[in-house]
Amino acid sequence: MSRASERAYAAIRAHVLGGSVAAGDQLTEDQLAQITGVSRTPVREAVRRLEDELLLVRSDTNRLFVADWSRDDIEEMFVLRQMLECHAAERAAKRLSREQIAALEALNRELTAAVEQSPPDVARFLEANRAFHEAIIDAAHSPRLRQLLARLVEAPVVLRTARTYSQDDLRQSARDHDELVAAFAARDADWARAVMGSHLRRAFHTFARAVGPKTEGAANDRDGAEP
Amino acid sequence: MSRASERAYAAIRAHVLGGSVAAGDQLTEDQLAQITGVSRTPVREAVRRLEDELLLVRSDTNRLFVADWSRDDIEEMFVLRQMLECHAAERAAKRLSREQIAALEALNRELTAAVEQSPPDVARFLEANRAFHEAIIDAAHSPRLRQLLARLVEAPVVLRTARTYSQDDLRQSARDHDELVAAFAARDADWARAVMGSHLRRAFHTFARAVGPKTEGAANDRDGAEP
DNA sequence: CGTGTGGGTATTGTATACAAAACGCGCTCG
DNA sequence: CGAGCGCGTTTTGTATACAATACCCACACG
Repeated sequence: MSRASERAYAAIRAHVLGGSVAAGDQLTEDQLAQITGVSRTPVREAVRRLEDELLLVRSDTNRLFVADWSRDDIEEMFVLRQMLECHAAERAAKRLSREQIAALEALNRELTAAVEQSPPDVARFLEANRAFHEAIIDAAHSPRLRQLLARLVEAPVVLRTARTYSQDDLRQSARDHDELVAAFAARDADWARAVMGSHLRRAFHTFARAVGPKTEGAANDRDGAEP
Repeated sequence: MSRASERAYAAIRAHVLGGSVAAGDQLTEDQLAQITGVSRTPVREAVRRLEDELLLVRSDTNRLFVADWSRDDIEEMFVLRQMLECHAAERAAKRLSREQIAALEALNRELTAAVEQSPPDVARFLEANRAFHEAIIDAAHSPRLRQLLARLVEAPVVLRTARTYSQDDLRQSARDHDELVAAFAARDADWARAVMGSHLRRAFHTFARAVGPKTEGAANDRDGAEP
């Protein structure tokens, strides 16, 4: 993507995730153009991407708002991600080359190093984790699958929870990745799928624990515009 | 979406699917602006959507081409659709109201009528079929799932194969839908999932039979730009 | 009171002009 | 002969002005 619209994308994303605006707030293209320092044209392009990723939503009359995710929304995203990424692991197990498996091992060594620092370097962990999962998705060799997952992977992770992981949580992640590599080395697609499944499902529960208990009723149905 | 960019979207889509251009051909924004009769701004918006749907692809230097799907690409889309739509059926089974189930029955009566005409009215069938599947996805009550499926559902169906269905194929579809409705009425999520799975997998084989035998090697890997 | 209607303001949508980047092609120089 | 360079042309990217639409508030009318 081109320079200005990429910059706008990153800036707006940071602005929204950084918490300078609250969920449900309205944003205007002019405002965002000022913040990002580019004109409305690339801003509109960036906004489209962020809508795709569901960080921003439009009202029925095309006004723009910061999305407001319920806990149920987030659980559903984890479920979908699990479904798709298990499939990716299965395909990857059949396709990874010896070199690619070695690369995964290296990534997980990096991840482990980040975890075993004291204190653990969460940013470094997250980057290694992202790279690890991305490598698997790449190896699945399915552009569609990659595209679908792109919308699901970053968003929940980034949702303020990053710093709530305990060192034990992080260590367990590293162990899961080790087992995943073992499954790949054995070319055992079923094993890979199962490990990926428990890995992601545990991630959901870690997340859920951090975010608080399940909401009573109030599963917000259709579009989530302002309050 | 707004008028001009919607018009552009429909026109470009028709232009590509109508076969006025070959897979792999380059398109330019100016060209498309002329064809659609709007300026490049809404054309660019429309093109983004079509890129998302993978009908168009960009080269590494942002030139625009008509996508060229291999048989393997299409099989993978069916697999993904099956995975997601089975999930939708499962969720729908738990959520459909009595009225919604009645609505599905009505849609399938319409579909059956289209099939039992002689000759069968394929366009009418496709429309009823689309509405039936959409109603299920709606009932699953997951905006993310809906969004992901939107990219997978229309595209392969539309790919010239529509007219290759035999009357038996169409009848079997209608029967599948009947069974799906029965599963919903029984609130049996496992049954619904299983029926949806076989329904879509059979659709793939019908498609595959029409399109010809499996290709030997040559699974096109990365982006599918021109020859 | 409540409802709806008007018009000024805010916001999004489209066209167009210009800037930046990529392509193609002929040329030079090893 | 072939690889690399320069430069005009094509194509995409960005800014900006203007058009269309939605919003908001005040006021009239039932």
